Amino acid sequence: MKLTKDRIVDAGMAVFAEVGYQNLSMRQVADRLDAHAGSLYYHVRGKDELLALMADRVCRQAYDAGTEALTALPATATWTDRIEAQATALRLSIKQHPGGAQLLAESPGRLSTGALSLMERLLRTLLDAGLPAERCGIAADTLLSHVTGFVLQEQNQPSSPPPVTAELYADLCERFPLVMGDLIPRISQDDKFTRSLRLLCTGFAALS
Amino acid sequence: MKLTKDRIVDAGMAVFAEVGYQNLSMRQVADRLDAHAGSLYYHVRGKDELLALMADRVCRQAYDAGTEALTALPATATWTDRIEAQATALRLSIKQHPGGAQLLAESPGRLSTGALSLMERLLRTLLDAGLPAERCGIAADTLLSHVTGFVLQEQNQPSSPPPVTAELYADLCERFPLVMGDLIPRISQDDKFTRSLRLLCTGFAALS
DNA sequence: CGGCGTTTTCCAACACCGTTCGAAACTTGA
DNA sequence: TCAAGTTTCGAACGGTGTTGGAAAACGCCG
Repeated sequence: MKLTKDRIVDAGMAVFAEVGYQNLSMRQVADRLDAHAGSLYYHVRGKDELLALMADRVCRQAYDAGTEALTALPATATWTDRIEAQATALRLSIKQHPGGAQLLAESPGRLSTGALSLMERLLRTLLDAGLPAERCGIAADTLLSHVTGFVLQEQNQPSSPPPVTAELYADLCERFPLVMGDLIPRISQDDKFTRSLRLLCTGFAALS
Repeated sequence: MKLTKDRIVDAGMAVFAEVGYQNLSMRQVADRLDAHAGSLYYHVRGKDELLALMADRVCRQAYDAGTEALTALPATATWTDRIEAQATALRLSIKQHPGGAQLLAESPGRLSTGALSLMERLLRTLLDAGLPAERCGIAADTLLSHVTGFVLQEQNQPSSPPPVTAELYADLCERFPLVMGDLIPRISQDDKFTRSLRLLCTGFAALS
């Protein structure tokens, strides 16, 4: 079958979902298409462009997931709920691929139409909420970079934390009492995410 | 001269500052030490460990810069000012190296003593400010991931934006009127950063 | 149908990467 | 001085992104 930009991005997304961002290679993408690696370069300028296209697709998926989440919201939902729905949809879309946050982080996001769609809808939500227009830009920007930053640190947490000896543990407790103490609650990442979102939203509202 | 873990990290930081995160290779680090690449592996388990050590060093530099900024603060400074000082010190430290945000983002930050120092001081600042203890953990976490997320998108913005044709520009304005419109003020990244920080801090305060 | 120009694919190669391993070189203690 | 241990070398392996010329497939016109 003929090679196409779209088919290459499709294969790229498939390989991406399987092996993750770090191990994605042109040769694997080509293999999935029964083609040779060099052939990809006729349709794509390089790996960077392929990654950018894939990042755009992730944004598009997140946008679609966001519209679905928004329509499922009851009519009594506040604007905070609407922001929260969009942000969690974006987070889940990124988390579908291992290292997805790195993909979004390393490709310049400003010129992708998918990222622009996300931004546009966020701005509209904030504007409709009655927030002062001159602050909506910063608010939406902060929101987006916060979500990517959050998922980034979420995906990079080692699945199996390295073993700490009792001696080292005691040393850590002494040097970092607040961090090691019970100040940081052992809540789930989901809870932490929604709480940080509410934090942001109340900040937006308080500045009005 | 003899090879050491510290000297290797030093050389890594130097190469890092020159060529950036993407192009940092073991061979270049070895060249700077007049050694061969394989020799590094006697002192370092692999590139991952070297990157982790470098990330820790960046955090340590950011911590030191933060203490300096804090002591320079007048006695009348509010807790928001103290948070702002630490966050901007961290941001500037990361920005000293091209791709520094990626370095911090891709190395699991929880087990680095440098990162723990930053976290600990943030927690203490928030606690001393009188914020409810159970929210300080999330607040500090949000703060850290926000800073890395911000610098990440800041460093990945293409230095020379790709040329947009008039036709494409019109299309973008039609599809994304809010984004393309004057809603997003053309303020500097510095302003955007401090404003987003104030946003977060007012969110922290409002939840008390 | 034959021929031709264009588009697309192959294939081999290049330079670089992280990493490994056995053999050397060096250092240290007896 | 010898032997043991520590550190470095140097070559190699398999992998990567990327390139460019040869070869194939395609569409089109006579």
